[in-house]
Amino acid sequence: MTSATDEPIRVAVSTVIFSVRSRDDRDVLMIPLVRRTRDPHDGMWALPGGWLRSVEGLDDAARRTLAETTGLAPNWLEQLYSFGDTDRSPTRVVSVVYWALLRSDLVEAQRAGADAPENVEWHDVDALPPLAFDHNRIVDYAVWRLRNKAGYSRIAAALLPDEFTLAELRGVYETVLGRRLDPSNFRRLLEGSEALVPTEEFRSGPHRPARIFRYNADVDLADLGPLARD
Amino acid sequence: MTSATDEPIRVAVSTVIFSVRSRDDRDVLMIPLVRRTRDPHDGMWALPGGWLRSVEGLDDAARRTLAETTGLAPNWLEQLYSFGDTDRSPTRVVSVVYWALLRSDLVEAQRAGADAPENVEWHDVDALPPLAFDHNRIVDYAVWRLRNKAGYSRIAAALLPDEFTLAELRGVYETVLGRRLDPSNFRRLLEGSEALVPTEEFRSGPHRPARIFRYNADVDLADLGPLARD
DNA sequence: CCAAAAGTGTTGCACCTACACCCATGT
DNA sequence: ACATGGGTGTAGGTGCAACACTTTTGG
Repeated sequence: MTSATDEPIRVAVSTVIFSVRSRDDRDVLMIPLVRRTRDPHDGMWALPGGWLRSVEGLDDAARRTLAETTGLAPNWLEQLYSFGDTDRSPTRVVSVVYWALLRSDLVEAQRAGADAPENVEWHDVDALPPLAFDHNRIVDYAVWRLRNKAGYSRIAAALLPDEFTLAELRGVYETVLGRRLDPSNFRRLLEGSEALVPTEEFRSGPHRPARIFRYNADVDLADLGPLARD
Repeated sequence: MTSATDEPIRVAVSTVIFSVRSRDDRDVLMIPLVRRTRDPHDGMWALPGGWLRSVEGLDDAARRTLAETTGLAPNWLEQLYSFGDTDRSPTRVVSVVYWALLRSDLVEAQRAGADAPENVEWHDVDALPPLAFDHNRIVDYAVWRLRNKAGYSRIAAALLPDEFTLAELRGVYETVLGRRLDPSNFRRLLEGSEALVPTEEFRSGPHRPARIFRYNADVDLADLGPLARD
């Protein structure tokens, strides 16, 4: 209960924001990184983030710093963990880290518009460069959480546009989880799940047209039944 | 990336530490609370905690402040969440909150020894008074996490002494989860789980003696199969 | 007609639940 | 002997995985 008045402790907020993007003819899970323009770690890639202001809450700070550094607004945002080892930065910084999801159709739009600076670049989470501070470790943990949570919830929904086919949704799950899913079992699982609403529209291609679905806005994507075990 | 220099932001660390204790002839889940001796909320009960020092990590701070305020050393400690709403305290405080488990046989020992102050009192988590700050909300969340995690891991282990019978372990789970478990199914589940090692000792009573088990120190209590669904 | 993806049906396994039943001890 | 909890056996249900099969389009 005694106040320590030695070196000041600063609070930063960073965000690992995922999206699924096409890369070399296949979909991969990617995150935007910001190239640092000052020490420490000048020139290295780092997570988007910034200092917490005294007038804003943690969630607000995550959204603000994400917008300021990358021009992006997440479709899903959740606190991940707080990192506070004394040696993670030359000065004492506690980072409250968030993880987020961005609909794939909004990546380009948001990137094109606004004041998205040139020192932002999307990176494949499975092929990251060495990052500033302990950000590699942070990303690893965020990926683990995303994969984990994808298994027992429907958050992957937040990675797709409003309308989508079951194959598209399955593709997202396959990209996130990193393995193939059985189309018929996937269908049954999600059709009985209340989270999806079938429309009367169909998407054409060189094959039988696929029914288009929407999300059921009344259902919380966070906690639904399991999708597939392991 | 701009440093905000308005009101200073302070970082506190608090811990919700659970133990199972006998109360009115039955076991209940309890946590120690500390009576505040200064404003804000002078006289109200609050979670044990204190200010983060610039020379210590978050985990260390949780252990230190827990020891300083209650004299307790947890058998399990895990970060819960960081709370940082602007209105949760008259001054701006970000609280990194931990949740912890304490073996039931160490509660009295630790309470008796050391310098455990008189303004610490154990409270039934299902009958808490109004707490200082947003601590009621924090405890609710910690209880939810504990119950949740107890369902798919073996952390309840950390609430018992080294040696115990299956009935005692089942009792802990029943207290934590708040419902009865089938003795035979519970036995099968845990006997096949690698986490328990049978000894050749038995505990007597007015019935058939029960075999005493130990934990398998090689197994991480955090991630094991499900115990019982919902 | 063929390829390709949409969509349906069925079977088997793994696991969990419920409950019947036997075992070993103290009183 | 008997009450009490320790411990075993077993049948039923649920849910998912695997995979065979039918349907509907474009070329």
